[in-house]
Amino acid sequence: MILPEPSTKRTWVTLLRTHRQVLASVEDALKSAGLPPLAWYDVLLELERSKGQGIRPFELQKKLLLPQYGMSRLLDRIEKVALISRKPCDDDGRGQQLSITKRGVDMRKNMWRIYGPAIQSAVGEKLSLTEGKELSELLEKLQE
Amino acid sequence: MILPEPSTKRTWVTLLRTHRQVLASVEDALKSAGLPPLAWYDVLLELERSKGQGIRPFELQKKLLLPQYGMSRLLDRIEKVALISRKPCDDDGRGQQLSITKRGVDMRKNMWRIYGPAIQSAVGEKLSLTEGKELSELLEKLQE
DNA sequence: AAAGATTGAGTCTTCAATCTTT
DNA sequence: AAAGATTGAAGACTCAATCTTT
Repeated sequence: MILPEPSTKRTWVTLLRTHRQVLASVEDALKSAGLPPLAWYDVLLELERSKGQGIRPFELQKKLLLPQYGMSRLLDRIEKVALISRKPCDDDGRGQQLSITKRGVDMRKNMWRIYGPAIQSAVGEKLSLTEGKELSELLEKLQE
Repeated sequence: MILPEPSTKRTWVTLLRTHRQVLASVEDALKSAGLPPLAWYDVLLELERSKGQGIRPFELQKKLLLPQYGMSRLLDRIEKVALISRKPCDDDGRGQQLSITKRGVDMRKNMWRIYGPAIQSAVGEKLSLTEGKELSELLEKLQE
């Protein structure tokens, strides 16, 4: 049985705690402003980026690392308030083409007004990125 | 409005993705082995560490960054299968003293047999911690 | 009133099964 | 059969209100 070294354990524990704390502060900021949760932002942003092409649910799943049923229900909620729309796919009868509505674009912008500064205060202000390696670079190693 | 710099955004996005991916692989390992989720491990470990003293729910909440009601319901589930026990507090009628049972100790050990190697393969093997700064050190800055 | 803890109701997530199209 | 997507039922989380003790 291969156990983790102390430094690995420390990294893991800190990853969990940091994520929990930072995410909570960002989600709180959105909630306090009466805005939807972060997951909605991710969806809206991806749809905005793929404007024209018409992205499909299974592509979003892969990008956002969500299970199929999770994406299905997330889209349900976002569609219900008319921030996105679902149309049947032309070339594939199983699928849908997702698109963002005008209201969706506005919502994403409104969210960013809160979201952006929240990231800045929870992450940006805490880091002196110039000295030495970048944190994001190190974190990316965990994705390989 | 103070927006985040590109490097801050990259760090944030990578923190989210890395956490999601690594946590999923560890939780999957536990589930595949028919073991309880990670949150249970944290509770069992803290109770084991505080053995003798008798820790209280509100202390656990602070350590594990959970809301009060979240802790209450988590303890309900763990108690239901007799891995911990709750007794009324001697000196404070509002509170409880938590303790881990023999079964709880066994369970924590069993979980570690899966959990430990899972951390090692998801984190330990991906990092070359010797070169330059440690990742956990950088992540800790986000908690200040 | 504040601190510690719980709870009903509503929302979200998860599991497993399902359905349709490829 | 595999891929894309959905759904009922069960479990977990959240909000707000509650209860007891300090």
